Amino acid sequence: MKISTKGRYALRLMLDLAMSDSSRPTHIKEISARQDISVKYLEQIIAILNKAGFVRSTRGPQGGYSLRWDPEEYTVGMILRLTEGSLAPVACVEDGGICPRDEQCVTVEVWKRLNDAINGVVDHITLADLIHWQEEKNQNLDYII
Amino acid sequence: MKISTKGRYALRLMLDLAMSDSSRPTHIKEISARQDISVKYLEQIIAILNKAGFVRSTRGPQGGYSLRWDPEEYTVGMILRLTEGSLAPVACVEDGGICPRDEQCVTVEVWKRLNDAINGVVDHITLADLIHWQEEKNQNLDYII
DNA sequence: TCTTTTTCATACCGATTCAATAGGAATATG
DNA sequence: CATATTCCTATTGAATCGGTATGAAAAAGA
Repeated sequence: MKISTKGRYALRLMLDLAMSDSSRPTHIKEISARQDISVKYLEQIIAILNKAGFVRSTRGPQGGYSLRWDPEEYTVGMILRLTEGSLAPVACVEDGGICPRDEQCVTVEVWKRLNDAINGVVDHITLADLIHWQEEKNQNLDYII
Repeated sequence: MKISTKGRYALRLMLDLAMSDSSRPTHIKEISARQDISVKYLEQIIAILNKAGFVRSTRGPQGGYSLRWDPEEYTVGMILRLTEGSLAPVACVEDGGICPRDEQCVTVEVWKRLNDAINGVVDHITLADLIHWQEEKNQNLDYII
């Protein structure tokens, strides 16, 4: 019942992009340094985001990646589902999931509620929210220091 | 981000026990037949529940298992956490979990909310609720047939 | 045109977890 | 003593996790 590194790193990666200077593409090396994740692993993860059209890529020197849309258009759910696959806690409450025990089984009600609770969280937080939280956190840090 | 068979089977197992004739111990074979889970796998799962004192066991012929407490005293969370381990979506929001990036990291807020949402569901459903739902479902089935 | 910097694609790998199965020991009943 | 049950531990095949490694392709600049 864990979110894997792929999903977690993808979220940090997208937030990093969202908070980067949007006037030029950000290259993987920078993100790798800031987020302390290997370049090679980041490449794999961003490839998924790129194929899905979540980011725009530019090759060659001065190349890199940038967000395709505004931060408020990305929900955490979109990013996690893309990289993690379904977030449903069991297969039988997935879209198109079928269970042979459906008629008798009542534990499925638990899974449905769990699924709704999970979706309720991830589908209502956007990258814009994360940016906002990050800015608040940075301010507090400045204040302390 | 899935609940494994261990947790799912444990829940069905406990519900099965809760709905069984409590005047005598229920043996694994019966549960295996009703739930369509192998005897050997069930043995392993119930061993966990037994060690934790969730069920009482009696050996020998006419032996078997029975619930130790009333159904309303078992939450789904207790059963799942025992068999699955922590339900926290990432290690850093677990009890005693520490993260070196805590100061800077803002995605942790996502995980906290997710964690709260998950706990909010599983800690507020008891075996008694499941029994109730099952009885309702059975009634509806009878009605249709 | 050559070098450099970047993305892009794919293969590989060790460790761990999952989902069981298997074999047999211990214990109680009758 | 035979039988029915729980109890204990080992094994296994497959999948997943969390990356590394290698190198091709493309673009920019000298």
